[in-house]
Amino acid sequence: MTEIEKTLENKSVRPTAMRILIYKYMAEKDIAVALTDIENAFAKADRTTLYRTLKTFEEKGIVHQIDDGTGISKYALCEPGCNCELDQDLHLHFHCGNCDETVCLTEHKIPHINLPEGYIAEDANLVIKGICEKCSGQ
Amino acid sequence: MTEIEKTLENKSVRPTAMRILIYKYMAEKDIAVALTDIENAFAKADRTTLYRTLKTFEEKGIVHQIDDGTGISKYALCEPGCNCELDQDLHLHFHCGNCDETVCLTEHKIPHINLPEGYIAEDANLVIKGICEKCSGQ
DNA sequence: ACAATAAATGCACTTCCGTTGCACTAAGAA
DNA sequence: TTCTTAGTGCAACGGAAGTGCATTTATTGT
Repeated sequence: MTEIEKTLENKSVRPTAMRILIYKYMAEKDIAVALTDIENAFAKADRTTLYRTLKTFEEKGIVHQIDDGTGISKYALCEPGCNCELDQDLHLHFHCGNCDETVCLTEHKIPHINLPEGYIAEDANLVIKGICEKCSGQ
Repeated sequence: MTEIEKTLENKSVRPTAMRILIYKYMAEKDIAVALTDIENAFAKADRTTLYRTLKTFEEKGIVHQIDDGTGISKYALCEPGCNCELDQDLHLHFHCGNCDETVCLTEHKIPHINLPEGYIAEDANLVIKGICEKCSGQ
């Protein structure tokens, strides 16, 4: 039994062939992936399957969904200590306007914001847009 | 000539009847509005016209577009000193999960974030999700 | 091993929002 | 008035998310 299979089982997700492949695909990339990306990578599989796999992964805390402002939902694997389902790991995301890639900056947490009277914060999303490391180095 | 007409002309937007109505509608609301909201408010007008009006307003710095994470673009009038087109007025937005309304918190600016080496920030978007003033008071 | 049951996958279709092309109309300039 | 430009309306497209249902694959109990 591989590491990936163990990881999936730990999160009570049955490690089917498709799921292992998708997990592997995401693990190899260091950037957030969209459903379309996975679709292109696995042309043989049906979009619904990939869609529902991501949803399952999300529910079980294997990946977290990222809204980077492009209008396209992206997903990234949760880090070992990622508590995104508890809204306790509010790391920020960086979207590069050049290569259109989105990365998690897991080391950078969203600073605490003082809200006006009456407002109750439950979640936060911070996306920085600009030029990423790879593109600025060109 | 009304205040609104003056405002529009100052931003070099011809104050047509439709545009004045839309501006008035947005001014009366203290929350960000979606195209659909305007559509419902002006059932007689065509969606394209409303859409293009918002786009014109946005280009000319009359409104700014807001991505509140719902997947639906919203728009709010720019405040007198709002320099959103210059990315110098990075105020944050609050989205209420109860009433689904989004407000600009113009007094609250996005704090400066130190990015890793190589990353160049050009813009930022911070959305706090939770319960708004109106809904928490219930 | 077998049937019974549940989960996963694939196909077709729908909905929603944003967007564009083109024709028509109204408004400002010569 | 005529010319020109800007604004409006109609129709249609396209991408992405999401749903219902049939089929296949895997797991459980006997």
